[in-house]
Amino acid sequence: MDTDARPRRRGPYAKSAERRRSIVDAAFEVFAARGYQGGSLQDVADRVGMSQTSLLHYFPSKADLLVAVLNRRDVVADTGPLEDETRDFPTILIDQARFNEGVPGLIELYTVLCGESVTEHYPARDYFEHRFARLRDEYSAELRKLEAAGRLREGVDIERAASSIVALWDGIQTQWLLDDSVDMAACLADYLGLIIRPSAP
Amino acid sequence: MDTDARPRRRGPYAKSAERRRSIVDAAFEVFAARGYQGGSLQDVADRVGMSQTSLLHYFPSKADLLVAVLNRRDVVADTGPLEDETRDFPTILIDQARFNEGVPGLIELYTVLCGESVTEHYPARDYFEHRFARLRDEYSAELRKLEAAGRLREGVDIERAASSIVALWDGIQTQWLLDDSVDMAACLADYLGLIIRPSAP
DNA sequence: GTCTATAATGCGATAGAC
DNA sequence: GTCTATCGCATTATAGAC
Repeated sequence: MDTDARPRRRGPYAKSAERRRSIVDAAFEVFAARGYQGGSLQDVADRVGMSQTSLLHYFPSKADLLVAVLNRRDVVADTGPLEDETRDFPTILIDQARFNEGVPGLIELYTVLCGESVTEHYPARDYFEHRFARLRDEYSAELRKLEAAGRLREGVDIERAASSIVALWDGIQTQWLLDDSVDMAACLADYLGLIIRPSAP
Repeated sequence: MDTDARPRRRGPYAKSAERRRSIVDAAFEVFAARGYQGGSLQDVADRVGMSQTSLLHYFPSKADLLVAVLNRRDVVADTGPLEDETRDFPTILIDQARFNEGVPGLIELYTVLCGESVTEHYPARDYFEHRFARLRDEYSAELRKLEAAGRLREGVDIERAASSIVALWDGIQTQWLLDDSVDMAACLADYLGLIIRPSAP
């Protein structure tokens, strides 16, 4: 008797999962280049080499595909935990900014979908609402820790600073996409340096 | 002989100009709510009470209408000159942020079109490229004046600070659209206070 | 200037054969 | 699971009557 039954079933499931994955990768590229509204299922199907109707076998609607793409984005751009023994909070953010810069399509995708998210009936509006709420909470918590460690500069409003980190980061990405002479990580680092004292070594 | 011939011709021209204006106003609302890609000429025509083909008599293509809407946005959100005897640079920006907040659709329009602007073949990509370049130049010039007046804090990189003001402002607008408990003007004021000393009264 | 009619294309989604 | 065929509808844009 097998102690692990999964290998028997892995064949077809793995193949289907692979297919789904390649569809999501193609949709990632299409939505990054043309947006959700501007990209079509046919574009995605062409890129993955299948018919548009076959694609709908895996994702019953375009909105479902959008959700899958955004979940994939979270994996691609995963920061890892904000807790890190070797790097402090500002360093983690700056490293992440530099990393994201090198992932093709990542910033394009985020910027265009984020802009579309404020339109009526947008299928992923919730994603962005929750994302922003979560980031504000996480960054606020990190800033409170730094405050407790005496590393926050005087007079900084923590909640507004958390919002501002996210805002600055998002906004600078848009400028960078339109003019890559803008130094995203440096702008972010400048701001963090204004509100956080360097760690005592 | 008339000393001023314009009144004779004002009738038909004024009417046509009025019509164009009402079309641009309607398009402003449609693009603000649904984006450029998501909004249709039919939506605009319905709102202004004319046929879609008549609309194309005034604006030969959808892209032309988009350009007209963005020019209209510049008028609606006109800061006036950054030179002001009674208000300093940070105050002018903060006042503008508070003013914009009260103009229906203004921030929605800007945010969604700005996001779309990074997509392929976008008809208004130039508008945003040039807008950002201009704002960075203008803000840099103002920061240099403040530096000369001894009001810039030590260690501020002027070009990056100018980019960051624009970025923070744009980014905070997106968050505000998705959660209006975010205080846009306060976040902007906080940042300006970090890089600029208060004026001596 | 405004309209109807329509061209020409594209869209997301469904039905059903294989 | 994949396809062809197609539905039903929307889109931008053009032609031409009035």
